[in-house]
Amino acid sequence: MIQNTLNREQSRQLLKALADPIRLDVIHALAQGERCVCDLTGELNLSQSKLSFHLRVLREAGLLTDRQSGRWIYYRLQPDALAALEAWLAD
Amino acid sequence: MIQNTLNREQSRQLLKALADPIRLDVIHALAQGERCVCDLTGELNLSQSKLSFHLRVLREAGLLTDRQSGRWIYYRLQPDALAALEAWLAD
DNA sequence: TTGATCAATCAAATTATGTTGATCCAAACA
DNA sequence: TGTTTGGATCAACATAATTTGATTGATCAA
Repeated sequence: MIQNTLNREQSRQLLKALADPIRLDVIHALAQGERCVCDLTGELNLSQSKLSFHLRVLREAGLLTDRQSGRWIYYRLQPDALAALEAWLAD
Repeated sequence: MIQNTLNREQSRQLLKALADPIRLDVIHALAQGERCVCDLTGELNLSQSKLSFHLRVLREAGLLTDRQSGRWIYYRLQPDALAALEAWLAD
């Protein structure tokens, strides 16, 4: 989904997505492993729609993927994304 | 000036500073070496106050340093900053 | 079915960032 | 001196991002 070499716009999106404390909290929570939205609202103490907004930003930047199971939606990290950004920073 | 390990706020500032096309242009221009503000306005085709605004964001994030010589102010990259961010991304 | 739960989305309100043009200050030079 | 030049800063405006609360659609259980 994310190639190994990012273009300017992709890296800009990644940087912007990461430059937010709430979204960093989300990433840290997901570093432990997959979580459903309902668990994240509790863990991070965020309103449902606020969390949903930030999850979308992270997903659209390529940092997260999601899957549905029953009525829950589970989010997980897309580790390639961070690696690609590191590579991009190294120019 | 920038330690080797960034805290959350420092890395957030760096990410935000980098997440802007104009500021990336500035960084690219400075990758070639030190430049005074007057040269950068020309190279990047930016108004003086607009450039000054973005230079300040980059400087406050720790990505640039400046020095005065006569009536010119020269900006240059602070290469440690990018390296520190890479290290931080790698967690 | 009906009702409850999970999560996305929307519109409105708020807040944060960027842009513009004007003004100001310091350095240099006549 | 007075004038010009480089650049920061400020106030006003424009645009973009975030938050809030309400609504909606899907899934499941009774």
